[in-house]
Amino acid sequence: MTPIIENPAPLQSDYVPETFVNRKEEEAGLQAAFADPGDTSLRNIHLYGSRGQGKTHFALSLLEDLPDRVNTCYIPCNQYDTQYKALQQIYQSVTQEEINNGYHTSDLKREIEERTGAVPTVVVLDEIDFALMNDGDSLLYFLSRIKNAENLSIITISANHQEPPVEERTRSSLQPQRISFPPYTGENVYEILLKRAKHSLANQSVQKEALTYIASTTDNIQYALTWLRKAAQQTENTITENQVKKLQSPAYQKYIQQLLQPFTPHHRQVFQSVQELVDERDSSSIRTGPIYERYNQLCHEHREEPLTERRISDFLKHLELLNIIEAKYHYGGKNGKTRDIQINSKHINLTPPKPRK
DNA sequence: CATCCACCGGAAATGTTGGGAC
DNA sequence: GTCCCAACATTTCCGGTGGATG
Repeated sequence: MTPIIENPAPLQSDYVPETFVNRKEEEAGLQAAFADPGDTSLRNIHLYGSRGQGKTHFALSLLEDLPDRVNTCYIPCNQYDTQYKALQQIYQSVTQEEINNGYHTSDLKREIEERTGAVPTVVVLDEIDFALMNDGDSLLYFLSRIKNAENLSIITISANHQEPPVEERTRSSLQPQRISFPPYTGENVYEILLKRAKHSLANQSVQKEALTYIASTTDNIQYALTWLRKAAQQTENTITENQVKKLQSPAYQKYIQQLLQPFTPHHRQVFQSVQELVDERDSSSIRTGPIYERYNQLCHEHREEPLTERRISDFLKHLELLNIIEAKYHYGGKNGKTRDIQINSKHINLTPPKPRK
C-alpha cells in the first residue's frame, strides 16, 4: 500500500456506498415495488443497464435494507449458470443447509416451494443471460409459477437485454417491472470518483484533472475505479493527469482480468487470442476460424489440451455477454456462416477529454 | 440459377461425479 | 460395496444459412 491510500475499501469495486449518485428515480421505482415488503405481494423486477452503472450494488443494498424476516439470496449467474446450480444456491439459502450434487432437480424444487411458502424470499439473479444461455428459461419459469408466488420476488439483472428474453408463458407469469439504468454522465462519474477518493485517499493527493480525464473517458464505474486504484497504488504523492493517461490501457486490461476471473483459463486464452489478432492485423474485425487457430497455438505453447471449436464458440458468446467483445453474426454470405468479432472499444474513448470549467 | 463459403448452433453421445437404496 | 439415476462439461455429429460468384 502506498502512502496516499488511507483506506483501501472505498476504491474496491465490491464496496457498496451508502448513497448513490444520480439514481433517485431508480431508487423510487424500486421502493415502490417493495412498498410493502413481505406482506401481501412481492413484485418481480428486471434491472437493465450497461456495465458499471450500479445495477448490482443497487440490488445488494436493497437486500440489505429488507427486514430480517425476509429471506434473501444473491446469485451471480455467470458462476451459477445452470438451472441446477442456481436451485442449489436457493435451496441453501432457504434451508440454511449445505448441499452437494446428486439430488434430483425435482427434490430441490419441492423443498424450495415449501419453504418459500412460509418465508418471504427475494432472489436476485445477476447476469441472468448466462443462465438463459444454458438452460433457457426453465428456472425462471419454475420460480415465476411457484406456489405462493406472492411470497417470492425475483430480481433479474442484465447488461444485454431490456426485457428478460424468455418464452411467452414465462413472461406472462413473471411480469417483471422494468427499471433501466441510464449511463452515468461525465459529471456523475467525476462525482462518484471524487467521493470515493475522499473516503480513501490522503488529502490533496489527486489532481482534479486526473479524475476529469477518467470521467470523460468512461461511464463504467468498475473500470473507472480499477483505473483510479491502479494509479493510487503507484503514487507516492499526487495522482496527476499524465500518470492517469499512461495507465489507461493497463487499467483496462486489469478490468478485463477481473471480469474474467470467475471463468476458466480457456476463456482468458480465447480473449487473449482475439486481442493478439486485432493488434497484429489492425483490421478491426476477425472471424471465428483464425481465433480458434490462435487459441489452439496458445494451448500448445502451454502444453495444454485445447477444447473443441464447438465449445470455444460458446466461450466467445460468454465474452460477448461480458461486453468485452462485439460480434456481428452472418448467417450466410460470401464468407459463409460466421461471426465478425471486434474488441469492444465502448469503454475506451480515445478522443481527448474536454476541459472542465 | 446452382453452387459454395465456413462456421452456427441444436441434439445426442461420452465420461465423470455424487446422490439414495439395498 | 453395488446398482441405478441425475446433472455436468465437453465432444461428436451434422443440417442449415443466404449473399457472392460464375
